[in-house]
Amino acid sequence: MTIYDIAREAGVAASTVSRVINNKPGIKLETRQRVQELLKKYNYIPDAAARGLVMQSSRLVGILIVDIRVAHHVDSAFVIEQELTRRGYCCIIMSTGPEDEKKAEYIRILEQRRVEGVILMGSMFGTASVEESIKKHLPKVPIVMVNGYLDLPNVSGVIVDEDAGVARCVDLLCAKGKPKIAFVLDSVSPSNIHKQRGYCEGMRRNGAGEENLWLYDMEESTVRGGYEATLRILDEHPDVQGIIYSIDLVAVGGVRAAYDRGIDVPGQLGLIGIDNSIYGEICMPKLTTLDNRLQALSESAASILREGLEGKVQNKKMMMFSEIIEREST
Amino acid sequence: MTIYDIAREAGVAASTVSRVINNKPGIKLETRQRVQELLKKYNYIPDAAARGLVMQSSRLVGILIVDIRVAHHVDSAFVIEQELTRRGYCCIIMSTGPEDEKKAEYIRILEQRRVEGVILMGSMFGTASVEESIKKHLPKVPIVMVNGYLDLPNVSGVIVDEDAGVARCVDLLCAKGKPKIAFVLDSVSPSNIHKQRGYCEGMRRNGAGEENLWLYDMEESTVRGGYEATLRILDEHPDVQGIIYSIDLVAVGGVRAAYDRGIDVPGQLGLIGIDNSIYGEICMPKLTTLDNRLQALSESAASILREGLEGKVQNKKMMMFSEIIEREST
DNA sequence: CTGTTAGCGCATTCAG
DNA sequence: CTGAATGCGCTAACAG
Repeated sequence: MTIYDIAREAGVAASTVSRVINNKPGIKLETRQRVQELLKKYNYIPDAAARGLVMQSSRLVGILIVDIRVAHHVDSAFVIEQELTRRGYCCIIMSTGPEDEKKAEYIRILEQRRVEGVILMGSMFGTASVEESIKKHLPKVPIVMVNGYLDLPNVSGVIVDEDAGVARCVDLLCAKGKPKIAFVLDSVSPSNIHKQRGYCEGMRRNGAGEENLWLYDMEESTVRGGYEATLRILDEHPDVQGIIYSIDLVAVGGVRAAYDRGIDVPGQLGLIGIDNSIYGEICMPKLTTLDNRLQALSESAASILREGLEGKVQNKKMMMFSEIIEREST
Repeated sequence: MTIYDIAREAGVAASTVSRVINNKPGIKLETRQRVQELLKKYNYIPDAAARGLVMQSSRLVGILIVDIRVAHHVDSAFVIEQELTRRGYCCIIMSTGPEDEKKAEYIRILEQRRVEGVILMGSMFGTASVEESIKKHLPKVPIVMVNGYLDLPNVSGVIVDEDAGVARCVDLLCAKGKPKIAFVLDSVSPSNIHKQRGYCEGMRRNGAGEENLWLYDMEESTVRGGYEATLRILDEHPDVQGIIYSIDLVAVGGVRAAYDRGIDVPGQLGLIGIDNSIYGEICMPKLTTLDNRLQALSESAASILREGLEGKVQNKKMMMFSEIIEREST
């Protein structure tokens, strides 16, 4: 069913049908109604691709996420998707995986679809190869990075002061008389590097030397990974008094490890996660966590992208401030 | 940059450029190379919409989810998205929300985009108004419902025997000498109705009368909701020996409630969730859960949709069998 | 081997 | 107020 089919049956020209569909003025009420009846009769819906071709606008936006299953990323995506759908855009949401070439390839796919805007979710997109791919494939469309930044004229970024936040977590533990603190990294990403830097900075300003910086990483970013990393810490540093984890999910494994070893949390050991995710509320004791404001971050991202779609200038940089949510594990 | 721009600079016709792009045979090696160089020079990528228009194929599929943030749904979406992206399709993933009219509207949006296939995630899409909207807007494209079914010629469904599974959960608790069992419903959906039916069936075959069927529901499908429902059960039936929850997330609230009341799990009270989700592994004690095979379900759905996209007959119905994962809470 | 022509479904001139 | 003609970017049938 095309406008020509409708036009023929209505005994008018296609352009008239088009005018009716788009509520353009200057149509006799009678013909307008006749056409509208036929549109309804055949459940006619215009083809977005054909319309996009002539209008030079796809009304498509891309949302790239390393892994859509990661709770805090999909939470952000939800906020943005809702906002954009409300404004008549369709969201192409894709899981790119961690490999750099893949991310670049997905940017190419988005160019092929002629998206009008892009969201890059998470700091993992802040790599040289992504930057290259953007310059090559999407040098003009507005792009907003959630918790990341690339210095390109069409790219904006909303970030959070995770480093300062983690440093304050160190302060918190020290204030509770627990200055022997380890830090667990679930994976290597720009955001996690910042967190680690914050840990080091916080430790130093609380009088720790290099030998007191206990850094741990892990094979896989899972509960089990956090469990095993925590056991390693307990083995190697039986006098540890606090552990900060780069994400809640992994911290939850730490809570379990402490329990299995018969260590009292928070009495003997203070535990802190990051993300303020549901996981922290589920585990027992409930997890103290650094809220990195992902909700607010995504709202800002959506709003910046909206402005970009409307043609406003881009290349904005916005910072939010993290906040410690103290619960039962400290 | 269009094929005409490339053609002009290469001194050939647009159709020649098109042939080169699509690796069609019958082009002199020399011209092919000359064109390819220009394509690379300008980072030319063909416009998917224009190509789709003439090929009569959008290579777009829609994935509708009530709420993309729900862990077990997004896990399924991930599996399907990966499979389809690998085959060159782009996935439009949308959160519809629970309202029926919204769901119908999103189906209309998918028609507008001329999607070639649709995934409907979760039993919540099994409503009359969705059926109506499919008949009206997408009567021809292959549609696969994950954990649901509609009797339409172009709709397939993969479902799981949740009722039988829940009945077996009742058996399990009874076998452990805990025949006084309550059932907690997190929300009203066809899938949850099945679960409840399974509970009733299981109770009856273990000798329970109508007065022994303790059914509870809740305001909101959250940890807190499960917490409060469980407290209500403990107040109204202090002799309760087991509780089955319609989803893990809510069961986790129950674990917490039992803990706060000083009730030993599983000693005094056996707790069972449904979904085999990450939540069950996080909480303490780890949750016994009914694995409703969502992973396998989504793989089947992806494979059925793939066949549909290749033009194979649809209207399949497939059933998977749930399985109890016994952990620490029973 | 390559160019010309037509048409996918639509919106937008410009005439009338 | 309406119709005919044109073009968006691309592929395909047909000629040469």
